[in-house]
Amino acid sequence: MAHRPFSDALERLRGIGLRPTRQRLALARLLLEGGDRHVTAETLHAEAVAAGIRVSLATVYNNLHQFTTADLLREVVVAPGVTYFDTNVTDHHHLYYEDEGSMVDLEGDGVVLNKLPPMPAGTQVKRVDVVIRVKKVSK
Amino acid sequence: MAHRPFSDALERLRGIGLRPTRQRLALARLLLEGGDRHVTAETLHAEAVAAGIRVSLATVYNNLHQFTTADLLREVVVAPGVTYFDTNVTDHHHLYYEDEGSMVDLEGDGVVLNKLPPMPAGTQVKRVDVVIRVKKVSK
DNA sequence: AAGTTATATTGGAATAATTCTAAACTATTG
DNA sequence: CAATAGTTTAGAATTATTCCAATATAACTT
Repeated sequence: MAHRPFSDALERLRGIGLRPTRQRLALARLLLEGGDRHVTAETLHAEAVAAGIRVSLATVYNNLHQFTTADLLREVVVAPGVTYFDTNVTDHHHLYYEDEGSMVDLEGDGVVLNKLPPMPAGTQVKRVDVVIRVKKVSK
Repeated sequence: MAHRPFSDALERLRGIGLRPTRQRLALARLLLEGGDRHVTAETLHAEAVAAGIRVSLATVYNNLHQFTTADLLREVVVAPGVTYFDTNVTDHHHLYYEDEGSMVDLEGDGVVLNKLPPMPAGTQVKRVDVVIRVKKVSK
């Protein structure tokens, strides 16, 4: 059977206990349909507005955070004042072009962290973020 | 011969072509003397003021950035609105306690990145940042 | 289906971190 | 010591984000 994106988003919202309101559902669809993406609150808001969805920026922030908490998104802070939300929540890392502010995913198996020091007692690892900062050079 | 911290800071500023003004030299001494530290613009400013150094927050920002450019410091962005400047510029990574906002250095040899994917042509790696996000758990 | 309740959305104000600006100041050079 | 180039400053401006209290809406109960 073909993919039913509308139902998918709806069911995923239900699954995480968030009411599928008009705005939230629309945002979820923008984020979850289509491939892996990196959005900021501003870009997602602009995109929603452009698509005719009436939603406030505050709501976009609210939902991005709720989605992140529910592991539908992953938050990546790359620079002061630059926070991306990544729709790819598999294990992976990032290539960040500082000059342009753009980001590219690096699959987890392309970067291997093969050794971690013992963590202090009572310390639990939540996540390991690897950001490879690169610049374009005139070769 | 013993360590002469005053001259050290002064010479390092000269070495990187920055005038050793009263404020800059005082900030450099706060940062370079004493061991490895993680400061924010606010904490360094507060510390300077507490030490009787009359300096504005704007100057602290200016100098932190200049020192970073000159590789006297390393900038680490760990959360939206949370940027640390690390006086340890050797190769190393970070353990970040999100709950408390505190950070601990992990020496480079405790974390091994043993594989990096080929970079796109014309792409030069500037730095690889590894932040291990942890939380305290009631064991 | 109407009423109730908990959850969401909203615009706008508020906050926080950082940068900018243009004037005043100071270290260095000649 | 004068000229100049770099530095500092207060305060305004900017940017990203959060907060707020009022309104709206989805879900639940009957």
